[in-house]
Amino acid sequence: MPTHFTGSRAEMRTLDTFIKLTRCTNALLSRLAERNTIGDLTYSQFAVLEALYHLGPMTAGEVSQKVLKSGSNMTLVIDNLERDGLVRRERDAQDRRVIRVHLTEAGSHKLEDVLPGHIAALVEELSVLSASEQETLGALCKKLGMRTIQDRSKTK
Amino acid sequence: MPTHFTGSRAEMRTLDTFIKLTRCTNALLSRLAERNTIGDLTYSQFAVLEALYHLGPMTAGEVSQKVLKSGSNMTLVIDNLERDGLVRRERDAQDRRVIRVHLTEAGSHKLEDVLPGHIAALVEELSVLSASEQETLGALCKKLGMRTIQDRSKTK
DNA sequence: GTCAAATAGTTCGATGTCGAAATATTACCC
DNA sequence: GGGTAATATTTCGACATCGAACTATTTGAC
Repeated sequence: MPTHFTGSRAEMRTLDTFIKLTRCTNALLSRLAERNTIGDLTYSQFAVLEALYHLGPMTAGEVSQKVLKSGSNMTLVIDNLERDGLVRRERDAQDRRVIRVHLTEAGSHKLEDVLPGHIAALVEELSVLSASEQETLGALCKKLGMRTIQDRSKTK
Repeated sequence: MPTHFTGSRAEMRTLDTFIKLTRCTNALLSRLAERNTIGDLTYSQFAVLEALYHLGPMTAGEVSQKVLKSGSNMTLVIDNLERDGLVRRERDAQDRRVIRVHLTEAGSHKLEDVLPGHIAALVEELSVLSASEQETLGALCKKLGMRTIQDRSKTK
């Protein structure tokens, strides 16, 4: 996009890398969306169901941490999942501030219905990269994603 | 998220790569958001202003293609930019279906205010990767992301 | 020339997303 | 034990995002 930007060599390289990274991620996600690999679920709903499926019942706050979204957002996503009968809320008896979110039978079945196809689609989409390319990409993304405030490593 | 998923070696590797890619992108974007590098603009608004700044006035449809968002979405983003006096719509005299979007003076100044800081922040964030690592990451992302375009042009 | 198809943009309804404020409950301190 | 701080969740307002339906305009076929 900033094809007409002019800057230092480092700036140009950084922008180029950033654009490719964000476009790649967007393209991959929209390709998966087009394939309709998760049925009538939204990606957010899928992420919540998957977390509950693999990790078991959790509080609303734990779900929001697992899927890296805000608490207020989780309220809505869980509302919609509950409306559709895929999860249920249960108030904790000991600490009545806490809501524990459970998968229903329908929720389990729904996830089991779509998960294999979703993974197959992912494998297919990423098959343009060889195994070692995937590992390299993963390692670089991890390095870039892990960066924290105190990471003052001035590598060039 | 699917930390407890068990599958074939290829499936595990694919999922691992996918998770790292999406988390890396999310982390990078939210770190930039935290830094407040684009002032009171939203990222969508920034993208539209940047496209207009570097490429000149465009129709609403062209803007939506440049920033890879839907037309209906562009209507809202441009509405808000127009409300804030950063762009203006001009109806084409020849073809009255067409709306051309122009940066205003205020819009240009706004972008010039935030762009250098935004680029500096990007350069700093990506500095955890060496120049050659950035190029490798860019190349892998391009390879993975390009597939969508090829597929679309084939199908369409 | 007229009417149907194509095109550009907007409107609408649903969902997602955030941060700030509100609510409810529990924990803590003296 | 009563008041305040901390914690968990929801509510609210704003913006983003999509696809489908709609409006206005132009183009094309006959």
